[in-house]
Amino acid sequence: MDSGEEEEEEPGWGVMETGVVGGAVEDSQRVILHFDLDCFYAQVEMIRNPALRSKPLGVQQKYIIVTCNYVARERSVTKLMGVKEALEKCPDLVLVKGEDLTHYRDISYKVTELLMSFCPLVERLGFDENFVDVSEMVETRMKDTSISDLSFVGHVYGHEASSVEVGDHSRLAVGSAIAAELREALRSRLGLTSCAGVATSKLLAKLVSGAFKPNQQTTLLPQSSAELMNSLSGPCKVPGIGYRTVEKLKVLGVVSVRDLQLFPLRDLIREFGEVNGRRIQNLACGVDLSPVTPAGPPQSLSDEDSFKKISTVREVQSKVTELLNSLCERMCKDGRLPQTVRLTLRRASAPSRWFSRESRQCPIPKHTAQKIITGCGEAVPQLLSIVMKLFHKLVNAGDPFHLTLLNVCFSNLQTKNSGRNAISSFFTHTTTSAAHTHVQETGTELGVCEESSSITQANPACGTQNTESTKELLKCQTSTASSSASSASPSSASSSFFQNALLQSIRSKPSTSPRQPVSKHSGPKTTSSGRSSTLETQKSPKLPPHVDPDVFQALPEHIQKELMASFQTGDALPEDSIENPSPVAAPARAERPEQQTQAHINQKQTSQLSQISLNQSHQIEHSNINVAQSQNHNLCDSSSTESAISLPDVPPNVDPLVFSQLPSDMQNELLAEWKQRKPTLKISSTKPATKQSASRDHRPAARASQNNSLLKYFKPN
DNA sequence: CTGGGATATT
DNA sequence: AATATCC
Repeated sequence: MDSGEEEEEEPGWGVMETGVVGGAVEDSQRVILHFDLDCFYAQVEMIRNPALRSKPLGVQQKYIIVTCNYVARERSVTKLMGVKEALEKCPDLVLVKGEDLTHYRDISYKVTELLMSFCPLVERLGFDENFVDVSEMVETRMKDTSISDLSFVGHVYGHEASSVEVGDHSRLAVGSAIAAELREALRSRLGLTSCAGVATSKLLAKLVSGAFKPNQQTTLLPQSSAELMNSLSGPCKVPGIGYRTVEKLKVLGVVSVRDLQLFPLRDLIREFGEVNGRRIQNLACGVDLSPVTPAGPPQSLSDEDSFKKISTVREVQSKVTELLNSLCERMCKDGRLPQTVRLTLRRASAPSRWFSRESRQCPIPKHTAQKIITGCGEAVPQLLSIVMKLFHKLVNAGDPFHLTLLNVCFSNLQTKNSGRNAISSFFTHTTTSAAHTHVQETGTELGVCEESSSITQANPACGTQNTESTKELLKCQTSTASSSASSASPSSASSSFFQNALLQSIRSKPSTSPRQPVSKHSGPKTTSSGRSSTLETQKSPKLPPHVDPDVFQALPEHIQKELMASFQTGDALPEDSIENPSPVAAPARAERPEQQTQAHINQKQTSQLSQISLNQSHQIEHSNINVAQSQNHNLCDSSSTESAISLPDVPPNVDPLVFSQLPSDMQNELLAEWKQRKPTLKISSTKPATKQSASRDHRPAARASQNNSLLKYFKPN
């Protein structure tokens, strides 16, 4: 069925040449790597006990096997299989408890750190995955590598690896070489095997990394992205589309990725909102402009436990105390002050078992937070008091209740930093880990929280029925806390964290490593090439009339981009005259997304639309070309091709799927024109973190100034 | 009773 | 402050 129709370049594309940009703009195409450690927990356990290597091994949490090594997999044990079933299939399965994540966490950060030592743009996804934007590294290497020397390392999706000529894809080829080097580094330095995906976006890199499973890597050529996307068994396989979204999509009749690609954007937007509707359709089309956002220390620390049943307040207290003890210990080592505590629980009586978590959170009084990181034993009883109040907000203890999970989370981590000489203190760091002797005072009293009497220690929002005055107090306290929270220490010291971690890891590294274009970026480089402030995104972009410019500008830049890229001339118009083929009914043959194409082509070509829905792929392609040409036209000489009512120099209303299938030259050209933003280190602005921060910064406060003790996340030893 | 996290959005 | 998503 799925013949690889998209392999050959249509002669028709030649029309697009525009000779304007031979290959000059290659600069704008990213090379993104995705690394995925093989059965991570199992690997860690095998490192801790090498004798396990030859045996079928399962890592057990509660009564399930969360992951297992490949020996076990050969015996048909799978991830997330119940212990009982696993033992039936493989009686000699060796089980190791994996509920304590400490070791996994430690090694996980070592992996990130190692990757960062090659290239600073690393984003973590869970404990066992990392994205790396190696675009600059690739650029550098291209300079002293002749294309004829290039070839792909590892697999090439949809091709017989060795027979692929590098041709247009030299950057990806270089990326595949870098991926191989990094994987080798992970293996030789940390003893971990991994898979890697090489592509032009996070989405694609992640999806392709699993194409060949244990310990291999795969590169995706842009021309194969549609094939990849359409190979997915359903929308839930698209990262970024989760359970909730899938449920809503089903109601709409959207059950396959293809359905989603073809579904009328208008209807998606109605269901999911402007930004999200577009986002998920873009994703389904294999389009993802989101940047690789560098990892930092965790933004929250939490601890949880699940169980068959807890139904008395006593049990809750004792479980919460348990959680608080371990959490406080971790928090203490971290050194930052948590400003918020949250309790989450799951009730046994939840329809779907899934997602019935409920939570309540409140501020932590500062004196209590201090005690946590001081290692003062009094912290736990005080926190227990607070948490139990949260509990009573969630559960009426008068009625019977039945809980199956409790989670306590510290968040809003404040770096109380000396800022000044963060760098020098960095070198003196002594992984303090503090011999805080924990006095296990399981305070059973709930009221003990306050002891002194300043306003600010009045109990925070925990009371159930609070008076207005309490609320006032609360506000007061909150603002007090946050204003005092703003540790100065803007830029200079702030660059520190990653750089420092970086320097350290590099220092300790044998120089045998391939090439390492280590950081040279803290300065102008990043800022110059990357970030032209969001605000002056070119002369204020021409937005469709129904879009509030302020709202638009408040969005993250890549979202703005994706919006701009997909604003369709027809969109703003109430033309309901276009009807969409029922997605389910739509025979899925044509390779292009008719629906969007329809909108693009809009008014002028509306007459073609009905034909398109009849699978006249020739016409579709023809139409696409027209669209692209007009785009191009617009870009080049600002002449509006069609209906003048639309935006003269609005960036292209380009269909994402169509775009993704354009020859890479053309993609380059277009992207360059659209001001493709390059990923940048988001070194925080010098804003004193006043609570306003109008625009959503993706990585808020933690980025600003880092306490040197945070280095342990990257330098556990 | 599929775990124990973590992050981002509203 | 609560929810959705990811691993």
